[in-house]
Amino acid sequence: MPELPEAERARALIADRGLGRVIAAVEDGDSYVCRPHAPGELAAALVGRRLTSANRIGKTLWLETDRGGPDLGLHLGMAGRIVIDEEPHERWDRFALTFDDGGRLALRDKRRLGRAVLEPDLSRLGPDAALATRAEFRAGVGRGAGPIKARIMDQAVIAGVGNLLADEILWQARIDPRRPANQLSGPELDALRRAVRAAVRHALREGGAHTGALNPHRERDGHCPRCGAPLSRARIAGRTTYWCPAEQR
DNA sequence: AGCATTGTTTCACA
DNA sequence: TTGTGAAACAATGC
Repeated sequence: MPELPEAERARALIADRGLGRVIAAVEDGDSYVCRPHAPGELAAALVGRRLTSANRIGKTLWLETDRGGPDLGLHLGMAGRIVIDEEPHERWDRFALTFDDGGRLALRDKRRLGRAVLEPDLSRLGPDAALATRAEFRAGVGRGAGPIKARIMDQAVIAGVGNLLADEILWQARIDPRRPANQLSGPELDALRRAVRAAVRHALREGGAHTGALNPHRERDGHCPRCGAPLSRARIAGRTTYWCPAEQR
């Protein structure tokens, strides 16, 4: 599930129900999810601290702590979500903070590809996909000979677009996902930027990256919900990609 | 049984 | 050197 909209939802949840609470204990025993930290390292750094802010760029979250404490970086990976004050889940809670009021914030993640780290490295993230300026977007997205889909999914170029959102955006903008990025015109890049913002807004409102108009048709033998043409399917940028060969040029 | 999967990182290669 | 694509990572669902 997690792309930018899900991450923003998690951030808002933490901002609403996590801030101001004091960490009494930390479940950091999953050394894969907490890598490169050893078990106990996050606990030692965080116990006694109060959560003071919840922030996000793209799909990466980080929480600030009081009195000069470290930032706690969280990433939802392929299947993670944040739950607060819910019954603990034995298998799928890969990391958790217990608060001194008895409550609990957990990273619940079936696939175990989520992350919890101290002082996350944000230096390799581009601007948030929904906030990139027109100049940033043109300069970053319009560069390189690789397919445009790979470009908008590159978190160092713009942060937050994953596979489902990328297909939706390109379909809305009527651009062929295989087009070399540096072959798109300025107006096309501007249209793509508008499609990114619209798709993010829509997904935020509707509850996730899977709520786009194209999504229900992203399957073998799917058809374009606009024109009815059979959708094409191929592996682009390492991910399964669906597009309308009649409309996307 | 085998394959696919909404994410990221690393590595081989051009 | 820079960029690109494939594979690895873990675990689950079809």
